[in-house]
Amino acid sequence: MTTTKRGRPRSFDREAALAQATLLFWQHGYEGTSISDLTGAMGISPPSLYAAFGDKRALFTEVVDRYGGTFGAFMEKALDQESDPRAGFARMLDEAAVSYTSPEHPAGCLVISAATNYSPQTADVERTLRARRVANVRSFEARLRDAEARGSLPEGADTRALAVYFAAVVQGMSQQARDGATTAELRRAAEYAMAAWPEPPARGAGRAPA
Amino acid sequence: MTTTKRGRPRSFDREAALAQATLLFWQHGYEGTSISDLTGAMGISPPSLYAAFGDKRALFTEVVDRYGGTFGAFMEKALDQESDPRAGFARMLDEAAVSYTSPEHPAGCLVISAATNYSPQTADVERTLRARRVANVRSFEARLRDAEARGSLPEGADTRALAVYFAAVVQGMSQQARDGATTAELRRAAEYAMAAWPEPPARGAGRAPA
DNA sequence: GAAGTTCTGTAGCGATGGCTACGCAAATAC
DNA sequence: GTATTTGCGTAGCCATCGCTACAGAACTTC
Repeated sequence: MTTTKRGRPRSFDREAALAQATLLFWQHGYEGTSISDLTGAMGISPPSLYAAFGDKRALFTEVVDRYGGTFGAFMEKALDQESDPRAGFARMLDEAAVSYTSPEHPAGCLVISAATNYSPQTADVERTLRARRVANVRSFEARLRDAEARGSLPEGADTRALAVYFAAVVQGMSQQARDGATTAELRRAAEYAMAAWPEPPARGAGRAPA
Repeated sequence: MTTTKRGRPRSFDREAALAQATLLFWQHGYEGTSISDLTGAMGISPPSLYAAFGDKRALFTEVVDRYGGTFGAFMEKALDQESDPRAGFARMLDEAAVSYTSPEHPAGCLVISAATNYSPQTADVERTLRARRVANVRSFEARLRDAEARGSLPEGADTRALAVYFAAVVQGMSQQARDGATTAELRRAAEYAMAAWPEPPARGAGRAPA
């Protein structure tokens, strides 16, 4: 029952249409992409879109899922494949720099930029994306705790603040604040961020000040 | 000719109405805020809004300008008032952490979050905000160059990459990519970001690796 | 008072949003 | 072939969008 189905067969490539929809949502965001835009780019008519994907919301969900398995997969891969956590985070950031500026697709991260504008009636869209970002921060935190347990991080390191920090490097302090990070978390993250300041070699080793 | 004008006087407080509009745009973004939302919150009818502010676009411009002079003023102030550049950046980040999470207004930065979703017909809105962010990065860079000249930064420091880095901490690497940062800039910024990783004290001084 | 000017509220304009009814086209089942 | 199933295209529904015409209300000027 894989290939033989009754009725008129679909006349367009569902995967290709999904790829087109991904590019549009990535570029213009959820609200900025209309059904008319989508049907135009996918080369199909509205009824075909609704028959194949449900509604705009379901199509967007499918796009985000697909994105997580393709363009967005480098993060988890980098963190998983490097044995040293520091190398994992370094690779993740470096690959983000490359991916976010690739000319082959819209700039930045779809999850971050596709729904920072949300009207009251699309608040659930925003909730879905926010949940993903929050889960990502938790994932960072768990890995940092694991690094701490393995001695890659000094004991007593504020892994929560470090997790928020790395998320902030990727998503920005502003985005973090909108997603519910507390003042204290952000302030500690900012403190860590200051460690990147290159101390004049004369003064000595570079540790973050209290 | 300050107080005495002919005709029926305005029956609402223009400043208070502007403050309400600021909160709405801050919370929901440009597209996510409708004229109906605005008139409801401002307590006026559409014709009054248009008579007092022009159109939605002009109202938003006025809101952003007002924001820059009030909520957004802490950045320049922190950088200006601290004599040591490092202290200036540290204070700016710390105050951003506080401001972005203040319960007295929407979270995050209005300039960053109010128009990441932009439809083709509102591309000029996005251009305006992007110009402000790009100018901000340039301001960071100039201050870093100044710091370098005064010996607060080691000579040969990549001030451009550092400027992008600080902007990235505030706005996120994703946002930077969407605003036109190059792959190389983002990769170098990510390298600097790694300096925040706390080295185990046993191993020695913490410098970012090449 | 009358005239002139400016703001206010109702009511609605044209355009576009997401979405779908309906009839036809293209396949399988018998 | 006929019947059944499913996708396609036109054409349009209803809601909301930004915005405004119009008439009356509230002021200053004379």
